[in-house]
Amino acid sequence: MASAFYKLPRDFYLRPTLKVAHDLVGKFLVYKSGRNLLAARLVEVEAYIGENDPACHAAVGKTERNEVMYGLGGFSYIYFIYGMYHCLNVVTERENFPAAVLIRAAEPSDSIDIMRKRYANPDSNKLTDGPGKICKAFNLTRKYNGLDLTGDKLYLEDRGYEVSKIERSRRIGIKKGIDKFWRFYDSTSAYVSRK
DNA sequence: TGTTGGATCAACT
DNA sequence: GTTGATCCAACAC
Repeated sequence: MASAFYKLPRDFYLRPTLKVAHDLVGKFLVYKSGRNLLAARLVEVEAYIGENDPACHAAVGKTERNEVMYGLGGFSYIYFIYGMYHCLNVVTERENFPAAVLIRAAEPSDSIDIMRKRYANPDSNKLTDGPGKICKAFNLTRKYNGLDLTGDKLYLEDRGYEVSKIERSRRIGIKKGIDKFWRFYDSTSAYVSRK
């Protein structure tokens, strides 16, 4: 049989952000570093859409920090927060429309041993159950901001995994825009960041 | 040039 | 439920 794995193409990201967010649940985040390949299956994401979404970083207009969100869909937007953590987003939609999907939680799949080594407690099974932890496990920093996700370094992949149930809720950890139900998660997964 | 607070997490009480 | 760790972008001056 032909491989069931295929890298998500540019067109996937150019669609409406809520559709992209929904469809990302169950896809695999893949990062290649040397001869290592790290991967995890996404179980939780959130959409941040346009300058009219008060929780979106683009609500303040275009800045040096958020400019990659104004670019074409299918690029990474990685920012640093709380003095300790990085968060990975996938830019969506057309150029000059700032929108992205925050990758909030995943289930480790490939090279779990490498992810473990990055933690003080390598016996933990909670390696990628939060946005800051995914970047820690994958060693993603602002160095990888603006990376083309249709390239070979960092990308999203469809491995034919079918999510049995995708649920929707309010977004987490924000003070503005809490009226919007723009969080999507696999309710059967033990790795979602919060219930 | 200085101040402030955040799309977090772990370790407390 | 609360707090400390600790950087940097945004904004006020």
